[in-house]
Amino acid sequence: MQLGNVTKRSKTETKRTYDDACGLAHALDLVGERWAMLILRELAYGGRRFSGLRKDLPGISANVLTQRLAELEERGLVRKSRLPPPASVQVYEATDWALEVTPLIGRLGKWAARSPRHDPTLPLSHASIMMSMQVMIDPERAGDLSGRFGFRFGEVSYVAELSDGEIAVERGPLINCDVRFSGTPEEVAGVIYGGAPLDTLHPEGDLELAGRYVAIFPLPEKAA
Amino acid sequence: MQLGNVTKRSKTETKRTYDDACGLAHALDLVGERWAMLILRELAYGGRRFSGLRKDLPGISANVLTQRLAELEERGLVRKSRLPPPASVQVYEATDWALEVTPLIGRLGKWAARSPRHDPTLPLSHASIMMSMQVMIDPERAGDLSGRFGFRFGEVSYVAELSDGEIAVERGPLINCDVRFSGTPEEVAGVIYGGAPLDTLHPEGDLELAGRYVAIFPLPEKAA
DNA sequence: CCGTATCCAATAAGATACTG
DNA sequence: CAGTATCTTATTGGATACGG
Repeated sequence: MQLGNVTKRSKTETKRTYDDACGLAHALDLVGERWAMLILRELAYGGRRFSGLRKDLPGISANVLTQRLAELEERGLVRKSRLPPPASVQVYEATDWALEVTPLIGRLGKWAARSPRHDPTLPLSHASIMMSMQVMIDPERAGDLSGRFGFRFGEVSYVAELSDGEIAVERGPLINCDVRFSGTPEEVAGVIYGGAPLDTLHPEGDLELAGRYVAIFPLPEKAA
Repeated sequence: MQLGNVTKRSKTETKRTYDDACGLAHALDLVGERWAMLILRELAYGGRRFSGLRKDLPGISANVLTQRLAELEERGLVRKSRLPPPASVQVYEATDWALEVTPLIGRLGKWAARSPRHDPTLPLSHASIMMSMQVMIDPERAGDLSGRFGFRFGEVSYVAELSDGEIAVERGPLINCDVRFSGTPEEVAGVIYGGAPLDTLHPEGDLELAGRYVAIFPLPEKAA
């Protein structure tokens, strides 16, 4: 039997690799397996628990999530860590190196959103919609608009800090925000991309600023 | 049986899709399957024949290549086309939309080349090394260096046009080149990344320019 | 030579039940 | 909650045979 590009790694684990020095091939060896990039997307703004990942990755099964996390950890992209007491729960977090690839996966997403087949009515995770804002913002429309915009999705909240036509995102409490929105990720998408009324997101704070913020995200024109 | 995210597309073909509105998930539905991005890499600089693709994708089998090309065509990323006579052969080429994703693919490769596991001694295709130059160039080192640099890999040749710290690549005859190199893709990598002697590539033309060109590609520093 | 189609073996992914 | 274990299904790869 010829092994070809099947590399034996241990008695029980084998792995298909591309025998190719091209960096892209290696990228796919690292994060090209099913679910891997979506896991990194979910880890882009901080550590997450197993169950949270499972909830926000529609359709992943526990064994596959376990396996992906173990592989990503072995490859130096994910690290297990324990939150300080009183939480003391274990979370998975992306390493610095893995965080460098998240802007690229965001741009992959922007590219694909132009597909005629893209269905924006499917469910959306909170990490997805935050990353979407970072990548879809039109710096021209944003102009010199700036501020701190809070988003509350149930238990989880994020702050998007806008300045110079760019958005920095962090997960965490809504402190010092000029505007606070709340709703589901899908509702946020409906307002910023679908023209749904601003009230959907129950804005609090500077409502005029809120209205200007939600208008800086153009819908991508479909490709072919 | 529950179908979950397995979508029936026809009697014989089923397809796993991510039920996720995130653009990234859709990107992976489009080009996330094994070999798909590598095929787009090979098509980045012009149409290729089936056998050429097969040769430059080490380990792909004919049936998988056939299937990927058919899927990519159906999704609007690849088109079959016939070269004008007297060649009259059929080639597969990337659509304009697909060509927009190739720079992202290149940057994914650049990111992954920083992996400690990356093995640069594996085989390399001519498209890979050309894309690698586009993405690995250091604009600082390049300064205001400019020129047309030809690369001959056996039957196939490319021109890399350098100006303003950027490289435009096209496949085709070596006309109007300031320098012409020839060798294998691996030899080119050895010279520009591994510090192998310039002579390896049998440079012709402006040899001083040749020496300056091969010095503008820094080796990526390893992450972790 | 340029692909396609078919068959088979090996992996990877998914569903579900179950344990600490 | 955080995973394992087990079983089933789907995809991939390799060989080979076939049609233009």
